[in-house]
Amino acid sequence: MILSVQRLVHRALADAIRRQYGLADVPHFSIEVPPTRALGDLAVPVAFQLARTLRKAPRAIAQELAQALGPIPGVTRVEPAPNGYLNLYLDRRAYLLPRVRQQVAAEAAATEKTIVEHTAINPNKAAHIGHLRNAALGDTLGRVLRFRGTPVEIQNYIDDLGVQVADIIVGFHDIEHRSLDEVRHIAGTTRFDYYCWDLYSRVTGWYDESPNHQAARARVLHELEHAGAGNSDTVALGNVIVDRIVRAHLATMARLNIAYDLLTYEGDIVRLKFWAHAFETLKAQGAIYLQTEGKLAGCWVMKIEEAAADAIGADGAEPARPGEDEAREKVIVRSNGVVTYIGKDLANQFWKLGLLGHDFHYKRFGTQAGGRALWSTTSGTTDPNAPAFGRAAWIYNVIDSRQMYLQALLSQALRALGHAQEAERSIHFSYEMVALSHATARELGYEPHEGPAGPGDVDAKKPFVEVSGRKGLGVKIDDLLDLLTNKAAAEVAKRNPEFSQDECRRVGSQIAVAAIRYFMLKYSRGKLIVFDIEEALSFEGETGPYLQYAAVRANNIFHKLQEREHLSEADVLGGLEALSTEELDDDGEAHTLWAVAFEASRLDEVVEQVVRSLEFSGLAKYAFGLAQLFSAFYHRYPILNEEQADRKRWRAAGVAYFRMQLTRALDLMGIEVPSRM
RNA sequence: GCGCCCGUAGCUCAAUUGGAUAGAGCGUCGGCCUCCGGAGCCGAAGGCUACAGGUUCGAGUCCUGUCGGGCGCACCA
Repeated sequence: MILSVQRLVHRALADAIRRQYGLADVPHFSIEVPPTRALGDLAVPVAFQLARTLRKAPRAIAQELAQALGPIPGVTRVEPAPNGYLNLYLDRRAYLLPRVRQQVAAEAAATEKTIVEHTAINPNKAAHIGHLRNAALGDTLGRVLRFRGTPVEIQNYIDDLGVQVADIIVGFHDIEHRSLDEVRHIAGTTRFDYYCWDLYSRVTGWYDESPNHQAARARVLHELEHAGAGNSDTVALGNVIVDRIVRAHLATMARLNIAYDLLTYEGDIVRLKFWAHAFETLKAQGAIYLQTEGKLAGCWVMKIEEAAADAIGADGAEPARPGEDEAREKVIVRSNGVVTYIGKDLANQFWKLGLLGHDFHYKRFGTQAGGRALWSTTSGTTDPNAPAFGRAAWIYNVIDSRQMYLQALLSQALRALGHAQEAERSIHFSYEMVALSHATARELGYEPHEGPAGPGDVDAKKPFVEVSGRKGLGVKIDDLLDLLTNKAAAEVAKRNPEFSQDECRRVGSQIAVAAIRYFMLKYSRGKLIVFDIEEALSFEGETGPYLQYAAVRANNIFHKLQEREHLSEADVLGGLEALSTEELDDDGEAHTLWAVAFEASRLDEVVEQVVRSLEFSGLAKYAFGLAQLFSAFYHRYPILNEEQADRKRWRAAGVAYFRMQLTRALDLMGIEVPSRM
């Protein structure tokens, strides 16, 4: 934990600048990490920034500042570099002692309540790798925010009234002609989410057979929306399907160490009249209006402002060109009275921000790993023991970039109602989609189509194949996890013959989760992932299992220390004061104990950076780099077999610290460290 | 047509709010287990950061334009 030291240095330096140059306003400057330890532990490029206003060479400024800077506790040396950097060297012993013992107080926490909504899979089929990226990003976002002290509420939106659910109902009802009881039976005796996966792709084909078939969807959709207190078969069927699929999704996510606080059902938004309230407000403010002519006659619509482009982040948008094009409008309520998804989501966002003036009813849905409670909205009676949900100061909606347009509309609506700050704090956590490599699509039985591609065909000319739930084209998360787990378990069995089959499977599944979650996090958000099975199945190089392996090795050192010398981690950490610190002096070499321990201490800084940029690849790369550093150290310097006792103890302490910090970093990514692997 | 994203080693990607010599993994080639676990370590080769201008002490990063690829712009979500 390096932030406290950075802050100290920043303050001391700002004071020095004020004193030395009589500047009232010290420009913003950052504290960086020099490229090598030989150049120091902290670096400040502030001399470059001052050069212009002071009309002096950066080098001269750095030298003056080094002189002007009084002693800083914990800093042994300040070195003005020839190029103008100011490099600082830490008192290594003083830095490490409290850190390896976790005695450094956490920085002041950010306490404003934050909601992270992620996963939100249509409850009509099995979850696939596209959903996986969403959940992996969302879950990590929640963990990272919590790490720095932010109160976080994780919500999973369940669109139980949407077109996709309607489609699967149509599948059971109009294609398979199933009764409610038959569907219940299927749900109880099959892998239901897989069953629906196949059925869903058949529905798409069925719609294409006859224009009349489309009418079935509209009928079901309307019935779901206006169910009220009535209990039509359609509604009952929908309830059964949604409930079973939601539970399947939760089970899949639980395998990945992903849990939630609240399931928000779209149905409850309708039944509790959330939409009606939002509708009144929107109407009253003129944000939406009834279109009376043109092809949208009879719909309640929202005007799409040119300024929506601003919401997306583009500046310099041209002013609206009068007369060039009719104003574009987004349908909020269809002409048949059914509210679109965006209308209901609007009400949901209002609620999340505490702007709606109404609350859901809640019921306990179940218990997740570690005893964490899962709650669900309901329109029935509410549980008085339910925690306070909603009313957040910040909202993150984890949704892929294809929905940017809709998210911009939500933001526009908030501003139209005078909630500019809420719009600002309602953040679309956007990321690119996951597609399939041609090789993987082929493995799934989809041949690329030469020449002009028809609907449902895989285009050979495109560099990737788009995942499509509609076509049933995609890799299911559970299949992928099974594949990875089997492979890992076999490897574990080979390396640990004394393990039981259960142990192999348990560790194998931990490794599988590491592989897949790391894979999803190592790319930056803006990068489209072309998913290739072969690549995802790798356990070598920059992969989750490599990171686990490094941590397991560190574990083993302490197992052996205990076994051979009856020395515990606490023993090692407890006796450090008395030791000589030769081991910590290394002239800035690359793979030493100091290099590893210092890097390990940077976790809090990395987390801050990650939260600022919402870029988790930074966390993944940091953890990987740390593991690499340790691996090199491990090969170079013996620990158990080191003869010089003081060096040995310090090395062991460094290993303990490394293990602790890497384990925390992995935890932020939802990855566990097995005791052996 | 308009908006957004992407273009960095053979391939897949990093590169801290603009900062020190553009770094990893995979692949290729060559080394390393009598010694804490080889899911590992060490080394080599591999780059006009798509292109052209501009801003800056400093540009892979910011601005303008061009080219290439992707995604959006539904009474789907």
